[in-house]
Amino acid sequence: MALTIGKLAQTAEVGRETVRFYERVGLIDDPPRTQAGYRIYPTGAVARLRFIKRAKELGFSLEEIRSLLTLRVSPATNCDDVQRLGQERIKDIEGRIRDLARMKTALAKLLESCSQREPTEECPLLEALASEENHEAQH
Amino acid sequence: MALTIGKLAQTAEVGRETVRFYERVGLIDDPPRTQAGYRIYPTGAVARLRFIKRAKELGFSLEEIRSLLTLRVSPATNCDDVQRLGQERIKDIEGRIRDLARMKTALAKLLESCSQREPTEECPLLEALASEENHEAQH
DNA sequence: CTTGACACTGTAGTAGGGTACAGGGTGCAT
DNA sequence: ATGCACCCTGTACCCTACTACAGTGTCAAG
Repeated sequence: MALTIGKLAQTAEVGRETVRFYERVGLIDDPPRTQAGYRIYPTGAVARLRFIKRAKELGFSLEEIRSLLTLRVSPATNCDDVQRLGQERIKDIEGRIRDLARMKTALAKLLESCSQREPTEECPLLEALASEENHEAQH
Repeated sequence: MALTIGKLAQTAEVGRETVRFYERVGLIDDPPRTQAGYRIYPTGAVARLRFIKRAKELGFSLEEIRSLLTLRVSPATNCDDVQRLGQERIKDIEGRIRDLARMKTALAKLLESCSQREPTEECPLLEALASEENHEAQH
C-alpha cells in the first residue's frame, strides 16, 4: 500500500510542497520513483511527517528534529554517542517541561486571582518566567 | 533606577536591536525618552524581555506571546475574556507538556534498549507522537 | 483519445523574527 | 575640547520554513 505525494501530504496533513521541501533538506528520505518519476512513499512516511509536524509545534527547529530523528540504535551507531546525545535531548526536554509547568502555574494563579476580582498590579506571568534561577538553557 | 537600551538589552540577554524591534511590533511599550531622545526603561522591562525570550524558546510565536502578555487583570479587561483565553492557553500548555513527556519516555526507552544492545529498526520517537487521539491543535 | 486531476522540476516570493550597517547626535572622562 | 562609548533613525539584509507559480509530463475515466 504505497502513496503518491498528494495522498501522503493529505494523510499527514501537510502541504504537498512541504513534503518535497523536507526531502530537499533531508528530513525525509528520497523515496523510490515510478517509471514516470512519480514519488512513491511507504505508509511509514505518514508517521514521520506527523512527527515532524508535532515536534515543530513543540518548538523544535527542523535542525533539532533532524537530530531527534537520526537517534536510533543500529549496529553502525556507536552506543556511547547515542547515550550522550540522548541524555542531552532528555535534559533539554525536561527543561522545557519545567518551564511550561511554571507558565501553567502562573496562568492558573492569574485566573484564580482574576475570578476573585483582586486586580493584581504585576503580571504573575512575568514573575513566573523571569526568575533567574536554573537558567542557562542549552539552546 | 532606570536603564538605557544597551544596559537593558545586556541585562535581559537580548540584542539591542531586538529591543527596538519588539518596541516596533508592540511587544514592549514605547519607553519615555530623555531630552536627547534616549530611551529610558524601568527595571521591570527586564522581566518582560526575559519572559518573551523564554516563551519563544518554548515555541510560542510573538503573536502568542503578545496574547499571553496582555492576559492580566485590569479593570478594563473583562473577566470572562481573561478566563476563556487563559483556559485556552492552559490547555495548550498541558498538551505540549504531554507531548514532551511522551517524547521523553520514548527517548529513555531508546537509550535503554541501546545499552542492552538491541538494535531498533524503527525510530521509537515516531510512535511517541504519532497517536491520532487528542489532536486538533489550536495553533 | 481527450480531458481533468495529479505529478515533475526549477525558480521566485513570502512571513516571521531578527541583525547589520550607514550616517549622525550625545555625554562624560581625561 | 576631544575621544570613545553609547544613543538615534532608517533601510537593507539574513535565516528559517515554507508557498506559489510556470511550464511540462502522466494517467485513468468516460
